[in-house]
Amino acid sequence: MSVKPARTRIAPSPTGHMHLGTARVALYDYLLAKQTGGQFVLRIEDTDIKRTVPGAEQEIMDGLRWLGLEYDEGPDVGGPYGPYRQTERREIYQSHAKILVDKGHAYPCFCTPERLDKVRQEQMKRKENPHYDGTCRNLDPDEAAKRIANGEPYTIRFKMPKEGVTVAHDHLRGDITTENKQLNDQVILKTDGLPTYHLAAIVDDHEMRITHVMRGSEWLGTFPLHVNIVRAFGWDEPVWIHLSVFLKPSGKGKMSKREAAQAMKDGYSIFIKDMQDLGFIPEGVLNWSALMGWGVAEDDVMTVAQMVDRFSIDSLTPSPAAINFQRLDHFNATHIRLMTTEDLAARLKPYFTREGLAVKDDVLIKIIPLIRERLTTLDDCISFGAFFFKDDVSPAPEDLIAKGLDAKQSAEIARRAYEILAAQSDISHERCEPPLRAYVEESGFNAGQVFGILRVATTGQKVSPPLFESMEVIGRDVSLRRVQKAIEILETM
RNA sequence: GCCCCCAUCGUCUAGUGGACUAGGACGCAGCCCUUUCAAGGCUACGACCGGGGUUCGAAUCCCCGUGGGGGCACCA
Repeated sequence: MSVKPARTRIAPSPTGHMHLGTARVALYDYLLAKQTGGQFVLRIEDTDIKRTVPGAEQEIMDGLRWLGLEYDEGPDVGGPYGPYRQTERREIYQSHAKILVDKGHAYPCFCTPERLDKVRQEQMKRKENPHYDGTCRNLDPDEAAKRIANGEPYTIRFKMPKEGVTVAHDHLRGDITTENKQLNDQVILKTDGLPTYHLAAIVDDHEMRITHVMRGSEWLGTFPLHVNIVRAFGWDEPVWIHLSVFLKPSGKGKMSKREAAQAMKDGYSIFIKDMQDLGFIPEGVLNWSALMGWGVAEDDVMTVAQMVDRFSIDSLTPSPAAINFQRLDHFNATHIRLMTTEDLAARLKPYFTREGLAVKDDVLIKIIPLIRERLTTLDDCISFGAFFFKDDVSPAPEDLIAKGLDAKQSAEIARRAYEILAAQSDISHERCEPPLRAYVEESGFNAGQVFGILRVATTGQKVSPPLFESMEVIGRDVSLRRVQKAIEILETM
């Protein structure tokens, strides 16, 4: 079966941090493009200069690359349909706005923001729908031209049909019918000469040969406007796919600032940059977000390559999805376990370094099998493995006392363990475990007590990777030194 | 207020008129394994929003409620 290559685009505005919603749409765009042998395009929608924040565009590009969603065309890689930044396409929009005016589908409007605001407030007072009152809709063209020539500021508004209905087709919801009288004459070109989203996106999607437009369902409200603009130009429509929105974990409403702050307190975030810092991996984030809005029957642990194979716009779901961070943990941990030792080592290294630990590569490789299945996020490596890279550990004295025993008994155990370990020619776990177990048998203490003291002594913590394997990595000298120190602590208690 | 969209376990979802005793995953609970914490294995709990139709037959189609979400800017 041969399919037509799809051209898809992610079109974020650089107005803040790149978030999960953008990542998911980008993923679907990427999957469709790759599956069909088409292209995935990045377009920056920066037409609102006031809201543009410095660095946001870079964060989007970095975020996409971190996720592994390499775009085929974009501001920093170029492409045949550039430029890919809307502020650099000003003339294109202006000429297209003129086409619409000439065809009678749009008109200049001289209403001031102040007047518009007043009209809106009066309408609300009268319990009417806020809408443009049409003052400039039927202005005499000659008069309009004269006012423009006089330098009067103006916008261009799209002339919506007054009667009948607009039927717009969404791939997930079917035909959506809206009465035209509900529609408004929206501004498509602003006083500053830049377009609003409505014009810019439609023109660019056409100029850039986009075949499938995937976007959030918050665009459903202006969907009829958009198809009217496309039709006014006489262009073919792309396949429109309005994706479900993400709801906050409670399922009650969209993620808010407040909610985002709460997530951060719990060690989660909806911002891609944060997720990286928190130790989430692209595989986990992608797999997790892919499944919110895409119905996969079974085997839902997938690599991106597998997603490319299995993806279908037909199996996307239209209903809103509540964010579930516990599921993110699950997918993140699962993909960590799927990684090769070398790959995981390379990805863990920065997290150790970030903590100021001097990482020895040979040690790092050795500890991977010990900590891998204990990691939910990459930065968990600190709590499980920092002691491997420290000269010394500082166990809490009370932790050195085994359950049900006192300091004196614990010190006795530590001394015997020291002797046993010191008597071994090497500290491999094969060599050390049998005599220590024998000691457990003959001493009458239980394994938890004996090994617990050793664990705290050698790792400095009550929860750690497997004891004997850990000591083997730490080495004979360091292990003995740490046990010796524990004995001293216990003897002074 | 008006418009639009959505509706299966707590959550993400499978299901496209009979194969449904409604499947999977996360979480949760229990058990096994076990030197800690995990991982792994097994088991349990757990849903078709309500009411009307259509049909021999409805989770699946239609209508009306209800609930939830989104939108009504010279923002995207």
